[in-house]
Amino acid sequence: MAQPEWNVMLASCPSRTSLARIANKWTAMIVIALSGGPLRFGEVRTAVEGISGKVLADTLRDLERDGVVTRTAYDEMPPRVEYQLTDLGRTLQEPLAALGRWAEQHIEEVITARTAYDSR
Amino acid sequence: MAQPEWNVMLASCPSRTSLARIANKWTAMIVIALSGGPLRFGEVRTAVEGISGKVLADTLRDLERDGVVTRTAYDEMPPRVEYQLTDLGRTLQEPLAALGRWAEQHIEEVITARTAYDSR
DNA sequence: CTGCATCCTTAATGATACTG
DNA sequence: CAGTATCATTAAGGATGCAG
Repeated sequence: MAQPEWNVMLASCPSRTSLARIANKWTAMIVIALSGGPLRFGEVRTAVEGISGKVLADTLRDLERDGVVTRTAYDEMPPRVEYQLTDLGRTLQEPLAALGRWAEQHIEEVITARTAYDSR
Repeated sequence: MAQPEWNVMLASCPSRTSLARIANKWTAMIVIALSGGPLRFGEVRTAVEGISGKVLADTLRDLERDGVVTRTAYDEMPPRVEYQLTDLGRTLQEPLAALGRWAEQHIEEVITARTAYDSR
């Protein structure tokens, strides 16, 4: 049998929407950034270098909606908003950190393969 | 320190491109589908239900370029093309399967959180 | 018929400006 | 500071066509 037992690949399977949410580069980097503890909006933006404010705000809202992060707004001046992983979000740390480690450990092979592919 | 030791999140870090490639729903599902052994184009398309031919062809080409899958075209009639994971691709199986398991195991919580968020 | 390439539509992302 | 709104840009996605 070529397929695993689970059915995430079926279009009808609702866990596909869940996979689509976490199998996403911004989600991965944001969760990894929040793994060390709560961060404010601007701190996440700094940690996940290169993300635009709009995309960060959108992604954080989606993650909050899905119960992965909590958003705490302090009514101060200047305003302060902190994001942190929920219990559910913490269960994502390990799988996503593993992906991050893969990216680090195998980047050389990927670049080598890419170069070989392009020069032909 | 709030950040992990590695620097995947820095825009300047090249492993980000590698993370972006694998942190993607189609990539995840294709690699998972190929985990059981080589499949032909149409079989992958059936396994990863809902993907269009173009997107599948594009994604497979990118994965081939990055050294994650091999593409073998047999000069037959009707045409046959088989895709299979490389050694590098097999190192991706575990991390991506873990993501798939997460999606399956926590989909209920995600849906609950989403419903709660929407009704307020 | 299978595997794709081409075209075109739509959704995601980015830059900028502005408010509480 | 932490957003939101608007617009410009780009990438993802789907429909169709064509060669092997």
